[in-house]
Amino acid sequence: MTQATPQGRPLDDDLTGRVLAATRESLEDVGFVNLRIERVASAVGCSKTAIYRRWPTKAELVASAILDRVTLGETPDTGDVVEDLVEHAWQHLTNFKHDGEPKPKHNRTMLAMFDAEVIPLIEDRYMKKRHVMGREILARAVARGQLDSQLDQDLIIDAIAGLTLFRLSIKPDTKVRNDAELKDSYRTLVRSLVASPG
Amino acid sequence: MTQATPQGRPLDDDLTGRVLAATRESLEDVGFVNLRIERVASAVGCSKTAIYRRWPTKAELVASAILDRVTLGETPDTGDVVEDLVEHAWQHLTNFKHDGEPKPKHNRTMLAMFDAEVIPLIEDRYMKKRHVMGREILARAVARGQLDSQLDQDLIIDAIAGLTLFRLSIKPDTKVRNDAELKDSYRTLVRSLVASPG
DNA sequence: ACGCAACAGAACGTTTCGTATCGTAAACAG
DNA sequence: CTGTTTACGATACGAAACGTTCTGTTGCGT
Repeated sequence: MTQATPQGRPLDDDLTGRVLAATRESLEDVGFVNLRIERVASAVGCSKTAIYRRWPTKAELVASAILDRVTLGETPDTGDVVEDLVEHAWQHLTNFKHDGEPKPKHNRTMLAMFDAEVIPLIEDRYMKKRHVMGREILARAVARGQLDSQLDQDLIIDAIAGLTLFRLSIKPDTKVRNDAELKDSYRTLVRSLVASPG
Repeated sequence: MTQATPQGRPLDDDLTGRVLAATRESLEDVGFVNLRIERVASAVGCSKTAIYRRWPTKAELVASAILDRVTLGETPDTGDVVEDLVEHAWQHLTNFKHDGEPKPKHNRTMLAMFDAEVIPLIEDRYMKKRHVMGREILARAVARGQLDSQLDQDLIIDAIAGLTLFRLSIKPDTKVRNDAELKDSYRTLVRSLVASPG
């Protein structure tokens, strides 16, 4: 199988990046339902055609915009299962946390993930991979004799992911915390989850 | 302030209920974005006007449809904080769990909650009240000397809610469990969360 | 130089939201 | 019983937005 040589004028990668950035910005402002392709186009200064040439639907555009900003990184491996899981959670949080001001009540970027047509696009390229990373962390901990092998590993991973999800999307009044406090709360949760019962 | 006496022909409560039911059904089938008011109307056999007379927007209709099926019930009070919280979580789960077949991969009814215009409507009438119920359970446990008063109560409540949220909305491959197994997984989580550290 | 595809711009068909208008039906007050 | 008020069905309508199509132009690779 030879690599098909692309013919004609290639896509402008710079334009692609600007469209993705503008999409993220619109997303944070107005959410998925109210995001307007035409508005993104005019914000970038390109035509609507240029966008539809790259992504067939709004859902695909938005999924790409989200995934473009997200980084999976390396699976944490500090030798301490608690710190590994805290770092794991932190990576997830940083991928979605809004760092501008004013801080919106709800994280619309994360909310957009929940559109029925967007979820499947994010799932394979992000959520499943993150789950595998979590399992790696726990498997190593078991191998080190640091973690009871009888614990429900999916429960541990899902509870951590669930907390982030809940805080960023639904929770209306999450107290404003600095990073250290926030990280501490994850540490508390993780410590509970990995403690051997009895 | 006297109660304004309604004049003229009253709204047909039976019709209202049928519209809400049809909305829930459409929601489970196609999700919020693809739900069509006109389709709900024709499913019920009423006019679009009858719907817009009751709810000003699609978001309001959907929020009402969700809340209509949801029950807050009494705050569990068994004397055991673990069982109270498990029951608390179970009530939440049953409010959203799809009980028909085939089971959809994602719970579209719950996904609809995440629309930026729907969330605020659900928040006041459901999420906040549930949070208060959680705090009641924990406060009673502290009063009984059953729970370390130093624990982060919001963290406990949010972690439980987050797990349900995550499982129902995003998690693609939650193993099919029967009710007993599912309840056990909550019991495991809750026990971890309320255990005193050290 | 030539071919191919991206580019901007603009028009277009379609769908759907939400509103408005009409005539009829039903509850209630006097 | 009569009049008032509001729900009801039916239908038409305007506005908005998705996604497509077309035209003419620009730029990359062979």
